[in-house]
Amino acid sequence: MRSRSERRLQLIDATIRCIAQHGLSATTMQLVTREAGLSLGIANLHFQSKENLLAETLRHVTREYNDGLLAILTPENSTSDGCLADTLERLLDFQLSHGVTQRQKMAVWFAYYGEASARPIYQKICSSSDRLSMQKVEELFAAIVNEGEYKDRDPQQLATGYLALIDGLWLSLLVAPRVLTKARGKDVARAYLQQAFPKHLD
Amino acid sequence: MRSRSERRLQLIDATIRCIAQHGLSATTMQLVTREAGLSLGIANLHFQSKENLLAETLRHVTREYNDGLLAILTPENSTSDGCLADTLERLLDFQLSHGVTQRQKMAVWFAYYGEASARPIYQKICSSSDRLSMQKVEELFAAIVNEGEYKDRDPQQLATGYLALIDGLWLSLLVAPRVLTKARGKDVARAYLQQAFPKHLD
DNA sequence: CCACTATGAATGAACGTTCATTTATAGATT
DNA sequence: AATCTATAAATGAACGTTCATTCATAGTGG
Repeated sequence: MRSRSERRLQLIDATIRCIAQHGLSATTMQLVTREAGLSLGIANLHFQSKENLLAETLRHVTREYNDGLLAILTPENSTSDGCLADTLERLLDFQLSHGVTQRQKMAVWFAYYGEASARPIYQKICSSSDRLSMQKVEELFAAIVNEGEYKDRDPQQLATGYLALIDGLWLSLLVAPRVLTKARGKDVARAYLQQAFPKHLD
Repeated sequence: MRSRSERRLQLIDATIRCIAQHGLSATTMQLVTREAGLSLGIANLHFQSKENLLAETLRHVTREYNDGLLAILTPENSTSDGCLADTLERLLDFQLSHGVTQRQKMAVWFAYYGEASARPIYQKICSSSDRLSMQKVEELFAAIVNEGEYKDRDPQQLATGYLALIDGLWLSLLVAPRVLTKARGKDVARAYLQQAFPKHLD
């Protein structure tokens, strides 16, 4: 017998694997609980309903990503080493790191995005996560524009473009991994940032 | 009584509306046939199975988009007016046009992308469409790089980045339409192209 | 009259959820 | 230490619902 939080995490991990392997629409309670090595009723005991389990799984994945992002983009970390160029480099490394770009995580991410337009609860979780990324990246870009005295550059527009580019690269990595490698994706994202902030990269 | 092809189109259109409104996983045969104003059994008569109906719907949306893209990017059209800058402008207009960026179409697009990693048939359709876009845009960019004598610019890398950017913008338009408008999305994409090919835009 | 289109009640499989029952753990009592 | 008790965790058979699919029947055009 394990504690509540342990079982919850165990079930969420199993849910992630099931979604990655079978897709969101083919993920059943049977599949998830069997994947977790537990009995059928256990998921409803800890999560009340399947809907809730799926929402909590999305929150888990989202929180994990946001924590990683905030660790890089919170002001105290940026000012501790003081160098905005390093922060930019670490952001790029993180967003195309192995942990973030592994198939399992991306498959889950886009499975929920695909259903988000029809399910308000997913829409809410996804969009609030997006808003946070946008805000933090925009702050960083604004600081860089200021430091580098880049003229005629709109930090908000650059942030919108950069985050859209990252999303699109993730999608390509997921759907056509043969065509686009992680290393090449990183090159593409780096090129975008170099064009935007030539004094801060390479 | 209508012809086979008319009924097929009628059912595909109904499927698109259902997916956009209820999501892929909540799209049932009842919902689709009722939306089409037809009886329950009719879909199986024309498409044999639900799986096939869904695959044909994806093929329909994909083909529609590819046709629009090819109308702009086939060599004969590009050389007829001869101006690569115009082609670039028309590409941008098309990819962020009302027809392409309407919620219904994007919702369907990403619903399938979300399930693609678990369903080989979706994966195949999506990735082959992506490959076509990539090839055509790369050809255009290569011609532009050549014409503009842009040094140190890799057409393939620029095309990868541009298409990823467009995908990411579509995703933002779908999930957070309040945050990003179509006009702003177009500005972002245009800025990318201006950075890449300054002699060819504005 | 035949072939094709269309209907919708019927069917059976699969699903989420429930709950009586069993098992494990911790604290209290002797 | 040993036994008992209370509480929570875990199980999986059973239930009711929903779904895709089938098919007997009816309608339609050539």
